Amino acid sequence: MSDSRIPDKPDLAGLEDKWDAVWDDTGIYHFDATKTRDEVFAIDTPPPTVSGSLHVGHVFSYTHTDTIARYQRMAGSEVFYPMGWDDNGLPTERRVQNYFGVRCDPSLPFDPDFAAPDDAGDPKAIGKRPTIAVSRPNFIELCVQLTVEDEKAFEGLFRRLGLSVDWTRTYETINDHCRRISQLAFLDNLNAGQAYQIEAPSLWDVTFQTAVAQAELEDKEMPGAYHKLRFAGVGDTPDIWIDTTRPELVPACVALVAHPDDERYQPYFGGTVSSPLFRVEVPVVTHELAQPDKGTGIAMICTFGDTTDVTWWRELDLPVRTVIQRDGKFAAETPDWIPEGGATEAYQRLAGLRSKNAQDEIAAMLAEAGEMDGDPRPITHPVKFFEKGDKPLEIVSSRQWYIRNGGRGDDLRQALIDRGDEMNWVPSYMQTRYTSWIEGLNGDWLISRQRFFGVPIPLWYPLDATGEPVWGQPLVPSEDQLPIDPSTDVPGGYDEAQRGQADGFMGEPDIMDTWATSSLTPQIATGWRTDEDLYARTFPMDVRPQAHDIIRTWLFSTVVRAHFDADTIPWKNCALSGWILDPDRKKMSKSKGNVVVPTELLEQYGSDAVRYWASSGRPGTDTAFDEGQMKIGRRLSIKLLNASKFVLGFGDTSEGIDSGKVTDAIDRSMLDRLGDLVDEATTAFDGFDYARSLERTESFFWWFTDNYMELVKARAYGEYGDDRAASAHHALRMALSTLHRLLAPFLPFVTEEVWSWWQDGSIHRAAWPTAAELREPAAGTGSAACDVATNALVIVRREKSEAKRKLRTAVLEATFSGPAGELALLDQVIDDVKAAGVIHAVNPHDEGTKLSVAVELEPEETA
RNA sequence: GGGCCGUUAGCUCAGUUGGCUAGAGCGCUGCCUUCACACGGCAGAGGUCACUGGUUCGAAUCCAGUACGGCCCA
Repeated sequence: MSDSRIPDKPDLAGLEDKWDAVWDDTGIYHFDATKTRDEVFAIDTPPPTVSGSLHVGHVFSYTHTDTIARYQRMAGSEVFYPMGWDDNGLPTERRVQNYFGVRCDPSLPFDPDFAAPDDAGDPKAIGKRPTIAVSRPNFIELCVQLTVEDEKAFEGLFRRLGLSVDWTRTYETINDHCRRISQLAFLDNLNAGQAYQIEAPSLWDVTFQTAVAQAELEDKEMPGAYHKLRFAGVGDTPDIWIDTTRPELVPACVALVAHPDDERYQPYFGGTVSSPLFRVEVPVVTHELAQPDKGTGIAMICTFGDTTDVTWWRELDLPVRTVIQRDGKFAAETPDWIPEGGATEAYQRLAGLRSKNAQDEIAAMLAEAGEMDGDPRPITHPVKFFEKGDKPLEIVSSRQWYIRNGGRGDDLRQALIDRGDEMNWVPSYMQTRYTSWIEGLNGDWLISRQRFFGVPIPLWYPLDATGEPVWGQPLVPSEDQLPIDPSTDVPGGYDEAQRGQADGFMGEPDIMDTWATSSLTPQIATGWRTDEDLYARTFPMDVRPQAHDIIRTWLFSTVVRAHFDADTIPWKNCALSGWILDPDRKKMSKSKGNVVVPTELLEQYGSDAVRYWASSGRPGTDTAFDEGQMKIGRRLSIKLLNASKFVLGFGDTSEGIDSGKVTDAIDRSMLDRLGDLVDEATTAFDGFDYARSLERTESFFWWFTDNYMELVKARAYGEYGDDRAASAHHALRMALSTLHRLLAPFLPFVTEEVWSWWQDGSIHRAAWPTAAELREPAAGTGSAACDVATNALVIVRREKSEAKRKLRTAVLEATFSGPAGELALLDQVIDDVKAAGVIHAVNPHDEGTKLSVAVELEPEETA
């Protein structure tokens, strides 16, 4: 009988819309907040940056997570799977500025009547008018307004991709809740002494006018040149020639340094030399970090040319002589350590210049003065950049807030390294990157950013009688005030009129680094300090998926926060996904302009097919973008439709599955083999190896359709009687039910479709199959019988193919040869082999070492 | 310079603790419109497992080194 639920011509078209709507209506992915921690599987989903468009890399890694979520859900866990949007940070700041034609001015008061400009989104109109300055709270309102639209588009795409996210649980990193959590965590850190401020040299981006953290550094190979300069000896000390790539920093020189073991400079140590042009006397000192093989082996220490200078300055207790300002230019006034006269004139030729121009200028001066030996020698060398910046970083001394992260303390460093051992790393070798990163830290985590848009550092400072801030006594808001913006909110005991006045107060002008909020996604999502009940059911979370390039930033900083907040790890498992590489094996990224837009792919191949491709990328492995794989995924989906239709067309499907009716050896054998597959797929999923699970399942599935189904077809049609037909029917249904469920995490749409043809409820809430339920009817048969039947069918097909005859060609007589054991098994399955091979008669066997067949084919028709 | 990962068919990749003749898909070649599926199916050709040594009865697999590629960090 045919079932009305099965279409005559099954099709993939429209499945995404159809099932997304059903899932939304039935709420099958909603979290049941009554489940206890041990019943819950909690996923800390990476919030994508919404100020751009999604690219195929998102599809790739989010699919990996989703396959795990779906497996866990079927395996009995209550899956907690929220989604966040990261709209806090520089990319959004710039986007909002451009879109609305505004700029954020934190000194302005909040304007409750402010409305977005009418010409928003019209670059021409905006270009014709001046930029509108708005307060920070108003700026944040604009951000929320703009990103709401982006977030809708993102959610639409993720739904179409079939992510089984609980869409009632989303958050935006700039919303009130996230700002509150971020500020609360900071104040906790402050109370516990884990956050502190100091005036210290820090890496500074002159373009963005902000400090940046070690984790945001990028080395770039840049052209430079060694300049060989003379430092004149003072007293008994002879002249010294040094090589430097930054001669413009001679006025900032505080010492010369060489390695203590360097024989050449032994006579100079402890002596004094005088800098060229500026005649500032500096000591000659020793330090292990000086490299004897670099240049002349002796270097000048400046405040500050690079991070090594900072180390030397700190460890050797040297003075600060800063010449480069925050805007990247040389200070206009001649510094007081430079003596009157010619030295002052020399400095004035540099005043107001940027590094590059100052370098050309000073090179000319040095050459004129005969203080430089020869011409500059061009080299290329690594220079530190802010990862988003395009000018080399300078190092300036400024007041900044830090959070301890082990970079300056061995106990904390070790504690955080040890946290790595408490987590399961997938793949395991990624833990090395985590450990190495912590071992290489050379300072705490600088979280202040001199930007406008972000989560404000929630502090004010009292101003003394002269109007100077008392940095050491910050005014702290109470927990119930949060979130606050110190540029518009007022500390307790003060009123707004006292802002900026002597004996009044000022707001902390800086905001926090994006990572200072992103590092709290587990706390944000699980209700830390806001919903203690939810928190207890979901934290620490089970898994955090992410790409391997942000181990040093996101993964690490999240571990730091959980270590402080909860004295625990944030999640039990860290799953690292690889990158998408374009066909030239380059990383796909927006800046390289080689991204592929996923919406078109989802249209063209269908969501399941794109997910199939994504799921083939093993954890941690970079994967080539390959539309060929999507075609295969599409073929697999179509095959599943057709195979399901075929199987469900036998007998009365409504009678369900009765494993007791499975009696034929080949049927039992197939179920035994399927039991092995279930074990493999389950083990792989438990180890987060979704790719392996898919590969094994797919491989079985093609064997099942190409061989098993072909073998039992005739019997299923009833050619060998009702009982043997029933054996085939029930075995086919058991297998189909199992395969549907094994494929459901990868192909959620098509499996839901075929499941709906014969089962009640969503497949995505169905129980994950077990090997035991298959082995019970298999009754220990083993997989040998179906292997022999398959082999026999294959060799018969080969005979026909090599004879260039169609497969339906009848075999008048077949004589099998092979080992006795295999021939005995063949006897048990010979009816199916005969039917599938269209074999009329089988002769008595010959013994042989390997299964083979001799056939007599029916004569070719001469029509 | 240090560390991690990789190198298997033209391409993309599997290959568990060493074990018959090294696998899959795509592509290629040939055959077949078969009553689930031409958005198919069947079959075939194609590899010195980067290289050099070592351990072993036996190495794609373990060890050492080399080369190339990628990534992380100095």
